[in-house]
Amino acid sequence: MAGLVSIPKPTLERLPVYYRVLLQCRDAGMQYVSSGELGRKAGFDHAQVRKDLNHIWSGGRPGLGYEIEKLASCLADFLGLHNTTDAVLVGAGRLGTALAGYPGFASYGLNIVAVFDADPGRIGGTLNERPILSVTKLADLVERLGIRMGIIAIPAESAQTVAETMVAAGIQAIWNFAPAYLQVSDNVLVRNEDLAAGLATLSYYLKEQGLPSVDSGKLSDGQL
Amino acid sequence: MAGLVSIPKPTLERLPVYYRVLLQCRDAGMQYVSSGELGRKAGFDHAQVRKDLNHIWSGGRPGLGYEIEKLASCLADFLGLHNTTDAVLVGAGRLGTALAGYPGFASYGLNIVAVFDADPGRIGGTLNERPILSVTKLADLVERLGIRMGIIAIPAESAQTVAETMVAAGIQAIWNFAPAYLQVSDNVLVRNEDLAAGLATLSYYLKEQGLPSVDSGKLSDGQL
DNA sequence: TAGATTGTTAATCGATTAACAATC
DNA sequence: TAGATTGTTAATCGATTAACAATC
Repeated sequence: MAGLVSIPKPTLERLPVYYRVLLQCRDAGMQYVSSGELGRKAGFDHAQVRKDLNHIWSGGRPGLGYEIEKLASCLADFLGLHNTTDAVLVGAGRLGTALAGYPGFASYGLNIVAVFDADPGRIGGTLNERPILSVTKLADLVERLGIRMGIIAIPAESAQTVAETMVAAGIQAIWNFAPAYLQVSDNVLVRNEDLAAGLATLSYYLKEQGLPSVDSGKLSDGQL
Repeated sequence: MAGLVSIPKPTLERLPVYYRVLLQCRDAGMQYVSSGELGRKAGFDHAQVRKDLNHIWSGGRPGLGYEIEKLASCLADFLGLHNTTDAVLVGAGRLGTALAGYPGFASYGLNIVAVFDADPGRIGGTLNERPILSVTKLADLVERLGIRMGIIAIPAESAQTVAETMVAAGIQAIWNFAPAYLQVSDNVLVRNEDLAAGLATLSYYLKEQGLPSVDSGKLSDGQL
């Protein structure tokens, strides 16, 4: 049961984009920006921009636009960019390494506290200055530190097991990079970052482009 | 102008998930699967599953379900998993390394032909058996091989420039992992893989969870 | 046949786009 | 004041969910 002051998911996902553009504008010395310009730079419709922004702030000035400094700070507040969220990362492979080293996370309020792995060869080492611990220690650390977010960057086979460990230890939100559907109790939010989905979109488009413009009729629904 | 035999984007993004589940079912020795079971394992509604699948195949048998082998092969065909798509990857940093090494891509029909970077220290080396070339050679290679897909895994600052180079060389679809909005002519498809968007969703949920159940009234729209 | 499950139509829901009076 | 741009309501669009006759 989410709070009633709820924001549409698509809007929520656009907010970080607005925020980035605002920082750019500010760095370029601008003071105000209109929904039109913001939209052009972010890739969204101007009406959409106004609607989105109104969910979190109604301080735009007709004829002038939005005061960049104020709007940016408001967005930062809303997105929780000021107070950091602690998280644990499971998986010290290539993807885990990339995530642990991603400089953007710090500025987006995410703090990876520790990295876990099942491979004894990796345990004891460090990944970007974070200790690599045995996954058997996950529950204990999560409980002691009261960590609420977990990041899964391991092969699909072990993802469900790790997710269960996380949930049992009190994790409430899981960022899942494994190509697997995680079955968890429904008070836990899972966000799947599915590369195959992205790839499908692009491949389909390329396939369509390659076709000699199919603009009449549909495929008969016989065998395909 | 996309072809008329078009598939809703949300559906398109769910197809790879169905495919994965089907392979699992097949490996478990199953012959048929119903929309209900498929949905449970993929995380979608059973009606949704049927609707999605009917876009690409109407071979389900009432009372029985879908023949796994046939449906999987049909999906593989549709998603272009049989013939590979060649792509160039720009960025040999941590993220580029992770992408170049991601074993899933091969099975999803993506073939990264070469990796490009601007750092002279990296050029000449290899990344997962692919040569790392100077980004100045990008246009030439793309043109010669007729490559249509480009992957951007570099910091935001240089993303727009690289995108323009790609488009000028004939790239038609860009998979963008840089946190930047790319302005390209609209016959080129850009897919942004925006980690900040994912993070925003999760953080917002956690923030809400932490709140002492706000179930009456809204925030006054005074100062926030 | 009886039970299960499909393909598809209709109903619902939610998000985007358009429009415009209010206002800087 | 005139021009620009907001916040918000109404219209449109598209996707999800529900329902059910057809059929294995």
